[in-house]
Amino acid sequence: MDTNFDKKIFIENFKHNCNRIKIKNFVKGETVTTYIEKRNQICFVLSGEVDLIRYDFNGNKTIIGHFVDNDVFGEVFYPANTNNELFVTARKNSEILFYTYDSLFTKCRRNCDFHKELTNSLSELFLDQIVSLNLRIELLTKRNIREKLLAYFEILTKGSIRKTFTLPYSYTDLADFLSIDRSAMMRELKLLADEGFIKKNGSKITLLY
Amino acid sequence: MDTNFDKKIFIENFKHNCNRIKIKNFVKGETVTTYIEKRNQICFVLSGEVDLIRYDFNGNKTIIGHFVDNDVFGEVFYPANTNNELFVTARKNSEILFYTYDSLFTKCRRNCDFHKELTNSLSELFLDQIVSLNLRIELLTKRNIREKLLAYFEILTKGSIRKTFTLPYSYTDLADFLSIDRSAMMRELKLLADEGFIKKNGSKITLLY
DNA sequence: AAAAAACTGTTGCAATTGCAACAAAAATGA
DNA sequence: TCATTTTTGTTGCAATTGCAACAGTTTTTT
Repeated sequence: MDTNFDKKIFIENFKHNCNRIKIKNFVKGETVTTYIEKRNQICFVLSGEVDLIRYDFNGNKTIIGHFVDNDVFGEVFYPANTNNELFVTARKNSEILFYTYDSLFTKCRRNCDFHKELTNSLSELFLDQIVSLNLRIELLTKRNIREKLLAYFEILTKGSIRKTFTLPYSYTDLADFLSIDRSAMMRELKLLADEGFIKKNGSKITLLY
Repeated sequence: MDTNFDKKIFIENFKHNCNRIKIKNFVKGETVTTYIEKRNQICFVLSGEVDLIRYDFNGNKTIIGHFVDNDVFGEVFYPANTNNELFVTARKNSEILFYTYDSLFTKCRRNCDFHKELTNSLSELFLDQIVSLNLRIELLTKRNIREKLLAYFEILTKGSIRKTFTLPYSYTDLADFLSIDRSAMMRELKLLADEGFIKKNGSKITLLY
């Protein structure tokens, strides 16, 4: 995230008591919110990590989204028609800011500083969100497991010279994130290792190409 | 798209000659822009339809995105690291507004009306874009061809009582959009018809459930 | 109006992926 | 610390998907 968005301003303004804002802490595993009913709130990750989860009728779990520092989420970003039950759970202990709105783009009557700052920041936050959603689509449109894995590794090593990294997910979760079967993914990882493309040691992976 | 964004204001302001804006017309099949180099521009669809296309090294074409009235696109929305050549082509004759920026979130020195309007509208445009990207992710995370098709049909019939619709894509393009093999998709459509879930007549489909 | 190009519908076969199951290892928590 | 739960690594088998190919249809271009 390379926005200029300053979370200190949020918290500062919270102390000034804009009544539309609430900050809550969640422990790992706790449900942060659901997308089942309209809540008219935007959620910001102040710290920690949360996942947007979907279970389908076969019991398949999919990690639809994964949100970290300064990411925004909430039912307002989600198309209304999907008849899935989506919910957000904390992957780590997390601090979440909830901003409740009547109409997102009208100014609050108090014209509080927070709200001004929010309006200015929204575009930037949204833009960042678009970029990361596009990155996700880039992954999901890959045609097979191998390409999904390699594209994901590409992201993890992006910008760094080192070709070794530790996966931020468990393998179970990684499969759910890439929307593929775990055992098929493990098999493909083994193939990638056997064919000399990667070296794999637990959750530490080195790219050899 | 249910924004309050008013494209007339854009065009009006164009006449007032903000030098950051250009409007161009493209005929079907023409390349609108590429995401290969940094162009510092946001593109708006004023009319028509354009596709964001990726070809992978196997020659597979994927329709990464599809943009219609009031949608925004451009390389600024795309993660920098993907080493694919992405380009946008006109699916229909289209009218595209290009907005060139130095820094997206600083005001242009002239402080022209267009720019004010833009700043105010950006959040809304971006929010809409997020929603449609999430819808796309919803599709792409479905675990098999059948579920992708049914989820896509769901979108097409959303809001309407009628369960009959004409596909807005050719079958070839639909497969590229869902990131699946065309012949496998045709086979699945046939199965869906044989099993009585849909009725299919050319590009006209009726849901029977 | 004829020729060329693109799209549809279909199939056999091969490759990939998903499913189920289980033992071993690691992480969690009581 | 010990018991329980979760994750990892693996495999055989079945189901799904992709690939290649081709004939017929429709659309586009000349």
